[in-house]
Amino acid sequence: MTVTTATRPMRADARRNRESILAAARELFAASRPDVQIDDVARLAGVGVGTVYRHFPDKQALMGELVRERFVLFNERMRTAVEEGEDEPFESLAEALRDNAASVAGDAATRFAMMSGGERVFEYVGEEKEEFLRLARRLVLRARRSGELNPRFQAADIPMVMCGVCATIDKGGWDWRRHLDLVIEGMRAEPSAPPAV
Amino acid sequence: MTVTTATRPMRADARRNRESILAAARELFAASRPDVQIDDVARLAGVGVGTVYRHFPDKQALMGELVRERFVLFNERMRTAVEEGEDEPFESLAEALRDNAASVAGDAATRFAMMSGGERVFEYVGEEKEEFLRLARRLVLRARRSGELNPRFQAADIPMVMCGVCATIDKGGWDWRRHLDLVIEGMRAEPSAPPAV
DNA sequence: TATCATACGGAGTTAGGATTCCGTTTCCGG
DNA sequence: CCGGAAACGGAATCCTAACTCCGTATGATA
Repeated sequence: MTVTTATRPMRADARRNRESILAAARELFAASRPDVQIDDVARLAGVGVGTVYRHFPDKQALMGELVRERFVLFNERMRTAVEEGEDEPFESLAEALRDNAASVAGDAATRFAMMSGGERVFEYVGEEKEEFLRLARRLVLRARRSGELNPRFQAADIPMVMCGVCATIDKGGWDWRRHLDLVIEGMRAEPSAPPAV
Repeated sequence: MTVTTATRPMRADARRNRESILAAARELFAASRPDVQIDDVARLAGVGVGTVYRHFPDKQALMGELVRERFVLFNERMRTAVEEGEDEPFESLAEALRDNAASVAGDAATRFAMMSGGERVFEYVGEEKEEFLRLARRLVLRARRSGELNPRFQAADIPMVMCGVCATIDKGGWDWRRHLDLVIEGMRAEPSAPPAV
């Protein structure tokens, strides 16, 4: 149960600064590796380091929030797939994966968290991560029933695969779409099992 | 062309120490993440830090040597596959990949180099890396000719895939063999193309 | 075994960054 | 328009490693 700290209002400037900080962090993490420095975030956000620390206890927390926001996007995409992919179960799953990978391609913070980032970062994403897995399970189940998905593939494999693709993106110089396509090919049911349409 | 610095002899104790250092580094990197410290390596090797730096200009160089040695093992395995897998082209390639992945599972230094590690580390592996790609090309070509390999799969995809699996291993908590199997499944030729045996 | 080029040890230096501290400034309710 | 709680700014502090330096020890050669 995530504590929904019922902090009342929040001064206007504070709210504004919090947003600036997140925006700056997003921008810096978008291109660079996770070695973005708090001082840079502060500068770009137009605030002092102290202010960053007022809003986020430490760097991990800041990254955590970025990751959480990313997961919100993931989940929106997954939900769309659930709602609109009834007639193409496998393809809708695959497309959701492709889109999410593309989305993470511009977000080093999330990539880092997904790979080497300690569990710490994910502490701030608990709820969204759960929801993600829930949606993943639905998509996987449906695709499996359609007979197009390799029955051994599990919803929990999705984060693992995403982690792998993240590494590829991070390293740069490779065509990660190729990597993802390969994996998606591997997810397909073997021809032996005729689709039970 | 790697410079084969024709340094003559090398004092006996020096040679011995160099080995101790490498052994210690291997041991420490085997379990831990790449945050192993030079001081720890020195202590375990029973030498002073200065000695480590006498043998390796910097940390990258030390890791580089570890990676190089790992690649030598990779190559031995690949060579075996080339020599003994004539009748099972696809399987021999797949098995070589599995074995190499297992081998890298106990070597954080190489994992690191393969993923986030800067190019620096690979500077020391030039020759072995070339050889690796050469062997990979042979295996891929042969498997492709047999019709069992997806014709779109290229030898250069192997490092990419390995990188992905490394990330999975590194993150821990996942069954990377599963990941690799998935990828290998994706490498298989689609049923449409009947094996041209 | 004397000589000295090689090697060694490890305290000390340096540098990059995260995090803290506290005097000052800015909101907001009354 | 006031008082004080809530926020700010950013210089200073602390830490964590990598790496350097130089006096000492040791293997190899004549």
